[in-house]
Amino acid sequence: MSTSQGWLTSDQQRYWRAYLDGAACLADALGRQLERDAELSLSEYEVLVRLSEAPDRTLRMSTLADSLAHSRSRVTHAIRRLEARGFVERRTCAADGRGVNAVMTDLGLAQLETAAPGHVAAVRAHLVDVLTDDQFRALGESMAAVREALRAS
Amino acid sequence: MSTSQGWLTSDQQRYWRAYLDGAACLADALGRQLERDAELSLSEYEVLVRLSEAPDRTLRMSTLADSLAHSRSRVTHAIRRLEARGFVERRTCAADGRGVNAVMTDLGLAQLETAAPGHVAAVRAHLVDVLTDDQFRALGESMAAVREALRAS
DNA sequence: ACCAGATAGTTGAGAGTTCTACTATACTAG
DNA sequence: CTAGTATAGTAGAACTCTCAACTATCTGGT
Repeated sequence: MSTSQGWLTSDQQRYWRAYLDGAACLADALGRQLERDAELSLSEYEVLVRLSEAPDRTLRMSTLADSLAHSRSRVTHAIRRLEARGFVERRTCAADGRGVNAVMTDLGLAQLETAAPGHVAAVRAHLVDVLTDDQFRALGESMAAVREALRAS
Repeated sequence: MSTSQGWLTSDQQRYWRAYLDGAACLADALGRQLERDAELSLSEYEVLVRLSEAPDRTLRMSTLADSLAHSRSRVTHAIRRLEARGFVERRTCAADGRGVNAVMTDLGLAQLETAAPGHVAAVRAHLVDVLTDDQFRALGESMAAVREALRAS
């Protein structure tokens, strides 16, 4: 668990910077690929993925926000842009007058299906295939632990 | 190395999403902490760190950009903002008339020294102490591999 | 010496994110 | 039933980053 206070050891510092740099470069590379090949940002892509997996391709704004760990405001703006491009529609929620459902259109699904193969290939090329299976599993498990710790706090 | 084309297995998908979520939450938590306690963004903090480690606390704009894996434009804007707050000065480079040196001021160093303990504590709390030493080392090594692969491409 | 191309950095417009304030609807206690 | 509070979502301003265009300087070949 390392000494639990004070500075970082020089190894820890190296690992931390490698993480920062690697994560930044990876997000950058994946974002550019998506933008270039499908005119979607990584976060728009994630929104479309969640909607595509939901029953009736429909999710409440707040569910979407929670599941992406994004602010409500961010989701409002993102959905507004996706709606302007015809990929999503908004419907007021029958059960709760305050609620709004985001519904993915056929056009949105088609866009996602266009984008997905290239994106998956990029995730493979830049991440999955760069690591051994064990390394990738460990990475996933570590980041899951980080996420859970942050959720709890 | 996993099957080298096609979709991701369901485990791989879980790991990939854990990575995306965890990385987003972590960046968010660290950014908020810095913003709240020292009125610095994570990327401003990184700029100040690099300058603090450089001889004469001085770096060429392009060196700074390369070492942070940021665009030149981004560094120009960031330095302009830091200069407005008195943390950095710009000096035209004697050896190369095109070049500009960014120099960290005493005020900038003081600001970094104010910010550092809280930031390091947050990195510990949210990342280092959440993982075992082995996990953290593996994370660093994996992300270093990702970075090298991206640098090469 | 000179011109072409490469390199360094800046600028401004556009896009995305955050923060705060705001509206509207739902729930709950009395 | 109604007042107070919590929840859902939106709107706009401020800020950061990207992208493309631009200026200025340097370098190498002739």
